[in-house]
Amino acid sequence: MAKNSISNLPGFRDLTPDLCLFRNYLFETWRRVANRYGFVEYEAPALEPTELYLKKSGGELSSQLFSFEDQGGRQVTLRPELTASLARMAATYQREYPKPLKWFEIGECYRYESPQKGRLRSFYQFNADILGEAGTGADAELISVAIDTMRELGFCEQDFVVRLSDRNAWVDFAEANQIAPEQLADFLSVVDKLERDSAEETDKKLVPWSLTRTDLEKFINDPGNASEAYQEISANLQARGLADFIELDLSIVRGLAYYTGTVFEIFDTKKTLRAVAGGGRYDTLIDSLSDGSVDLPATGFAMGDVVIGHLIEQSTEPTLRFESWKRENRPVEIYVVIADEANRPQALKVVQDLRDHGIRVDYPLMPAKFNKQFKAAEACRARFALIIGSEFPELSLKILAFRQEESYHATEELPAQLKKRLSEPDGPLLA
RNA sequence: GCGGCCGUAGCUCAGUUGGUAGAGCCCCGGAUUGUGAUUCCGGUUGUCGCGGGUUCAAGCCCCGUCGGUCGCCCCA
Repeated sequence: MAKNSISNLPGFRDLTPDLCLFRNYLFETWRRVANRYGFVEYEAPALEPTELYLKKSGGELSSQLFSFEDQGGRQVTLRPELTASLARMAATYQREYPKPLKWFEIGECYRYESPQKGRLRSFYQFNADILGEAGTGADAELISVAIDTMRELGFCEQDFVVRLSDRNAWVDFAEANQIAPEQLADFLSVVDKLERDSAEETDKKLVPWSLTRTDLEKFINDPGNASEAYQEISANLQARGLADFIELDLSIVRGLAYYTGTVFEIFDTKKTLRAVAGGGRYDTLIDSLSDGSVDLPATGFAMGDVVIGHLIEQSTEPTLRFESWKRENRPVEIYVVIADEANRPQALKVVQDLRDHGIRVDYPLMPAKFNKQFKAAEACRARFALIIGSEFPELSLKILAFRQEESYHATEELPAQLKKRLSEPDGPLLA
């Protein structure tokens, strides 16, 4: 704001402690769900050779890369996504691991785009992929991870929907309508924009193939056009009790070229935001990025932190979940109040003992007035205040939320006693 | 790359027909030398985004520019 101060770059966020806490909550949830499904975490470099991203994607995307030349004259790029690096790593190291690989990564990505709601220039992505399994069991497993991630965050059937589709259905459609294979990408981009374009616009684009919007809509609205893969995935999710979360939607084809079969996107039911997550099968990407040396079928999905952040913010249950997580992970469990400065050495010893036992403890670094110390305890959202004063070794533990005090003694047992106390509820529930 | 809206204190904003700046919150201190949610008192903070123009006089009017935001394009 001030003229001479340097501010953050557009689309880059300063994560103050509050925001960082939310990020950590997301990361922890993503990681927990992935681990629950037997996925292992890996990490690729954030900076990659530029050609990794130019090899497979079109010219349009290269203008949205954060690219530069390093001091050694190499053309390098900050990763705009995680999949290309995964494919590179998989091609390099896959022989060391039994198949299928179930790998996930959480990393920051960078795209030079104009920032707007739900889209920034730097953001975090949760990416889960299954490599080396071509069957629909892998796709179903992956979609299940996506659904459970949403459930774990506090969302239910009423809140979101997985719109599931299969590009192969459109391959069949193209064949039946004499669309040449080399025109498929162009045709799919018309399908992709169906929802956003006007009827006239779509009809105009379809003229080369002698089709109309109505033809496409008819195809999309006929459940009979669902592919065999869709049926299998649907049955798989049905068996898990998760079928209610998915919905056949052939209008979903996803933007880019590398998808080869099943594709899906997660939306909030009211569709107030852009897609929360998306993914699909990309059976030829690794082969193509490794110049044919490694051929691994693959399926994966990604969820960014920005859109899901908005969705959590505007949803009741997910917000409550986050609040409850914050209570369980409060930064300070016990604030030590030094009532009498003469006892500061004893207090420091208690503080250290508690910390040695893994209890999160804070205390006034310098002499401070008594009520000031309680305000500090309140400010750091401590659960208990341990008062150390002239009656030492007698101590008083104040349960801050209930304004009640309990008596303790500074013995070797104290840390264990307080640890136990921390595992118990604050106090008696009022009838 | 294109368009709508907005730029005044760290944050949210007010500022009359033009007369050289205000509130609330936050932060710090005190009332309160052994008890934190309320209350009261005091304190810090601005080239009014930047540049030019009109005027005796511009936060206010005009032009330009930069930044933010929302949308279009795009969305790995």
